Amino acid sequence: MSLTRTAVVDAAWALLRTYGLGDLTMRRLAREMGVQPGALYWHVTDKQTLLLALAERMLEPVRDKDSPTELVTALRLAILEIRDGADVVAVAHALGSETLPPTTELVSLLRVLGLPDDKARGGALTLIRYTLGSVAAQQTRTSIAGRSSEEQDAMDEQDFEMGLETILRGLGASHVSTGDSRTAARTRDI
Amino acid sequence: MSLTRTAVVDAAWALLRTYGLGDLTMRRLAREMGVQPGALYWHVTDKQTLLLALAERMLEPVRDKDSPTELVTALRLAILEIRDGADVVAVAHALGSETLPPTTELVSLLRVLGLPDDKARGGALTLIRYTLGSVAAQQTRTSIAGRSSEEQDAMDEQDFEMGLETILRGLGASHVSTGDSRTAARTRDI
DNA sequence: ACCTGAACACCGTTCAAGT
DNA sequence: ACCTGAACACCGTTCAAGT
Repeated sequence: MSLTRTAVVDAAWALLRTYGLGDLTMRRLAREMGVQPGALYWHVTDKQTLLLALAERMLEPVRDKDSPTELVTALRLAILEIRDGADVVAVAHALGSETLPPTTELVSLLRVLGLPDDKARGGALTLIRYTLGSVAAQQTRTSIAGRSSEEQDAMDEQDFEMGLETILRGLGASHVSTGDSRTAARTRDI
Repeated sequence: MSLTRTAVVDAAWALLRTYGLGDLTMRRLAREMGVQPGALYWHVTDKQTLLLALAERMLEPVRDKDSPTELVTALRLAILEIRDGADVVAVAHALGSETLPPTTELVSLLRVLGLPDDKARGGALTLIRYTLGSVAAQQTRTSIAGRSSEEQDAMDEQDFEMGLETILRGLGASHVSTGDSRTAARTRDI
């Protein structure tokens, strides 16, 4: 039976999950599929396109969220779950779509909460960039250490959530004219 | 005259500034210095160590700032000035020091402004990660387009500053119990 | 001490030629 | 249409041997 584009992407996906980006080479992938390296190029344009497909698969579950917090948290976990996930996203969207998939949805969610259009756009950018920066930091650190420790993961999560709350508070405070306590309560809802 | 470690780093620095990370290979570097590839390894442990040295050189001017805003802005510009600067920082601190050099100084600056220790630490992390995420996003985008447009650069800077203010506002509002106007004024000082 | 020569074990990509 | 064989132009790193 002949190769398929989906079969190639699937094998690449498996390779990425199991061994990480460093071992995801076209030659290795070909070997894994029992085929010559050149054969892959009949089904896939080049490596970067392949990585883009992997990034899309990675971010696919980040959808239909009800709040910015949920969306950003889901984004973080989706990338964090995959070895070198942040790198894949970086490389992929160096070639792919201007903005990351969940960006526009995040803008909508912020607008629903009452933010004016430009603030919502800026806020979404801030949140996405913060999230990517956080995941990148965490993954590069766990890649120097062999395996990630439970306590470090918990620490990272706590730091992330704290930063997330800070940003949401910053966004909320700019348009909701309330006292401190009310602002804090509202932030939790965001 | 014999090669020096500094000479190697200087040449690598020049190569990075001129052609970017993609053209900074050990072999290319050796060719540029009129020497065999193996010769480099007498003066430098490996490529990653070399990149670490470049990252340090890059971040060296980010020092002795008087406010978080100044420090973070300086950090952004220092990385942005160098082609693939964000990648270099990422690769470098994948091996190097746990936290980026200016992190501890940023913590101090936040403490001076009255933030308690843990909030200062968390705030510094948030700011650094946001900054790295922003620069990474901008640089990967300008690397797909051949050259960066003046207007996009201005746009990016504006977006960045807006996000920065959002984060600082979020940090400030958590400990200063004031009304909106006073908070906004204080934020500007941060 | 410092460097050359030469190798080892790889890369991504292309492309004539086969089926 | 789909794949092989084989090449092209590279990598980072090591290490005996030379000076």
